[in-house]
Amino acid sequence: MIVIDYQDKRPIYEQIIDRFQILILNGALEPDMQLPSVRALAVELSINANTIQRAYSELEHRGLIYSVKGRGNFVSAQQDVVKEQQEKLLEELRTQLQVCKESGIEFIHVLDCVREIYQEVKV
Amino acid sequence: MIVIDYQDKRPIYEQIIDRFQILILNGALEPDMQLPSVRALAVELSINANTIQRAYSELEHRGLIYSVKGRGNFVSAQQDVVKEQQEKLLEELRTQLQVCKESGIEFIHVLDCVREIYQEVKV
DNA sequence: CAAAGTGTATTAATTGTATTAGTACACTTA
DNA sequence: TAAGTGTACTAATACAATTAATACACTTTG
Repeated sequence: MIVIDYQDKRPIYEQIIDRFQILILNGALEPDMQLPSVRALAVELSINANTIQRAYSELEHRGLIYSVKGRGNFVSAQQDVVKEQQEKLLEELRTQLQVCKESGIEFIHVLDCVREIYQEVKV
Repeated sequence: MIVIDYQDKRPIYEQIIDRFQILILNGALEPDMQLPSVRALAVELSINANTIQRAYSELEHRGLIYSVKGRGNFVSAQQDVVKEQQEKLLEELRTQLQVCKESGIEFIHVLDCVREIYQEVKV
């Protein structure tokens, strides 16, 4: 379910956050579904439990999961929270698009990228 | 010409790299134009000269500038180098687009972002 | 030639973050 | 009661970013 890429320069906890966020936003993890326990996932990924804890704390802070002492962590995913996080992703996309524009990349080339990613059929 | 954002979590040298790269890619800095000296820019930005040196080294490694001992740093900007860096930016854009897609963001919303950034006229 | 300005290299010290390790406590479930 | 859960805390380690202080080689200018 979760894979750590040690080539990736980003911190481990950030990778975990991003993976779970994607799974929650696209509905792969449904509301009230239980997440792996902090300790279990730590063992599975061969990393320290504190690192998992840090990731879960941030996910809770974003409203994507909720935690119950003694029971575990569960998917929250109220629709407005999903929308909010998707809007944040679009804001990051705008920033990247702005850089592309300022770097002299033409509209058509950006458009080709969007089609390339979003189209199922070959170009 | 260059501004440091201390709110930005990215390292200073990276911000400097990105700013100069944009100025070179879009042609604001023309080939063989001289860049501020390592020491002068350090004073202007109130940071250490080593940080500037690090940024210039990376820009040279990308082929965007060339340095001459005793004289200074100058814009290289061969057209193929420009194309190469633009392609790197598009690759980053693809990654971000993939995240958007996997996060359940619809094609139309992404398209709106692209139009919003690239259109001069109001939507 | 001498001075000033340039890039470059090196070492040391400081700071902040990521990660691991170990422990402890409160809670829930079987 | 025992096992499993979240949570909090401290300590130690490792690494990256940044600053600081030199030093050296080179070029330009007076």
